[in-house]
Amino acid sequence: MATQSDIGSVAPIRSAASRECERFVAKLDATSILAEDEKQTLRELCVDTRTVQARHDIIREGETSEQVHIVLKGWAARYKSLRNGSRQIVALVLPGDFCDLHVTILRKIDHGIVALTPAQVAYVPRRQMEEVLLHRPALARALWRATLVDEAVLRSWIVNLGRRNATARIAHLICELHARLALIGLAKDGHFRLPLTQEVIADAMGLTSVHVNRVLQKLRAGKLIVLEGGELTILDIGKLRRLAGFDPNYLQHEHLQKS
Amino acid sequence: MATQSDIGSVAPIRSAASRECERFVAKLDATSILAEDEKQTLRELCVDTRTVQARHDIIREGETSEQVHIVLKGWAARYKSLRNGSRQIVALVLPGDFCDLHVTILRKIDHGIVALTPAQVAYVPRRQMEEVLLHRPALARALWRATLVDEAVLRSWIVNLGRRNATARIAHLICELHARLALIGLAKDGHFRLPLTQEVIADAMGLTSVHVNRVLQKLRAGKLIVLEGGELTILDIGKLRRLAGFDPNYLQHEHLQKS
DNA sequence: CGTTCCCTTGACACCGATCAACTCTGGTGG
DNA sequence: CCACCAGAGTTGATCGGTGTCAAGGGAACG
Repeated sequence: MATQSDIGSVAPIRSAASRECERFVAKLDATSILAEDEKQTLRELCVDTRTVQARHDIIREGETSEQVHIVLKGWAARYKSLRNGSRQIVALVLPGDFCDLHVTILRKIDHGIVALTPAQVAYVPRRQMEEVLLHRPALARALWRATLVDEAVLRSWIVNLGRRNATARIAHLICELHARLALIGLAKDGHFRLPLTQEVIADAMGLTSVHVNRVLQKLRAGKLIVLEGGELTILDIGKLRRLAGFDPNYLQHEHLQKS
Repeated sequence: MATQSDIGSVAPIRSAASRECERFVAKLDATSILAEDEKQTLRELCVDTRTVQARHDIIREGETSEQVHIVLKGWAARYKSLRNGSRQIVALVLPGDFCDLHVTILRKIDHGIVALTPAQVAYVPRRQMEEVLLHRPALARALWRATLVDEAVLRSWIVNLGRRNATARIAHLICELHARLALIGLAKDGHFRLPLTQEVIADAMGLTSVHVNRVLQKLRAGKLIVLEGGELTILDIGKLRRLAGFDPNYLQHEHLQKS
């Protein structure tokens, strides 16, 4: 019930796959400039696409895999589970993001990745990926770059968890998601779909769902956001960013820096 | 007063530099296997080495730089400052670690790096670095690998900050440092130099120095560690790891997994 | 011999966790 | 069609871990 229903998505799988693939291609093209044949190479990575149900793992912690995975549609989360049963989400994976480019080098993955909504995922043979990294230096560089931005996001989460209170923390998450979704055309005018339960937000922000609930109500009461039915609207992005201490530079969206 | 005094370090700079360089070479060689001429290429990166005083920045946030930096000796920290004057350390940089390989791709750095002790730092021209990455695929892969391990450390810090209380958090930090220092030969028998003030530990763990002080005393009282004069000894590593929920796999030290 | 940095300790306040109950919704099966 | 159920959101009461503020001590340094 979450990310379903593109109107009339009756097209055959292959064509649907390549359509979804465009978001992945467009995202890389937005941050690095790619030639047409490079884009074509990217499309050829998305031949084998599968649907993963919400709450199902795309990769389990400690697994080694012969594929690397790209989320073409839907949301996913990197997470680590603790012995006491709690879990910490360490990153949100949005459409167009790689899950695990690292396995081309590291083999074992140190965290699980779970689909938060029904997700369409490309399964790319490790070999094919390695070929691309080897023979397509421009693409290798673009992917390298995307990895470095992911790393900058990790650092910003550490700051968020270490030095901000619950309200600023959640405000910062909303600002980050807004910026990242805008880049791939999934947010416009401060409005976007937010398919996260309060428990997921809690596991990402190091809080409990009870407290996330209270904070969201405070943000609503303060006329900073509207959130209902899984749709979020930012009412005052200036105020929200100030509250969050949000500085978009780390995302390296040159064109968006100002907005 | 921190990392000084190799007995009689009166050797000329060049020779000292290449001696220090060995730690950097050895670290990469420990995780990836390198040929002799590749090691030589690494040594050639360390021609221009400089000393940075404790508390001085190696790189400032937002800076672009024509060099990349390698810490050959001493400790440093990546950090981000917040508007309210507080700071969050997002990673500890140990001897042999790159500071900012990313600037070869991203140009602007999203965080500062400060020397925590007097540090010896190699300044490598960006051009030279790019040459190596381009023409030395084995080295590129080794460095890629090191970057991915750094990324795994970032994730483990997020878990630490999000889901562990102060005691487990600091215990985890100690376990991490022990493992990383052991890899480069700077820890043996659970004993190593820890040139961090309680305030630095606080800024890394999202706590206040007052509380760090109390936690350290608890760890001492529990016979888990001895810490005095900047020297730390782990008395019961099994208990400490259990307390911390420490699982060394994420560091990808294959040989150390068991110990 | 004062200054500075770091560590230490105590009293108190507050943010967010915990526990528990209740609502609302949509889905499922009888 | 209705009864039931599971998942998500909401609310209140209470507890505890950390922050804050303040003061003092010791060691290194100029």
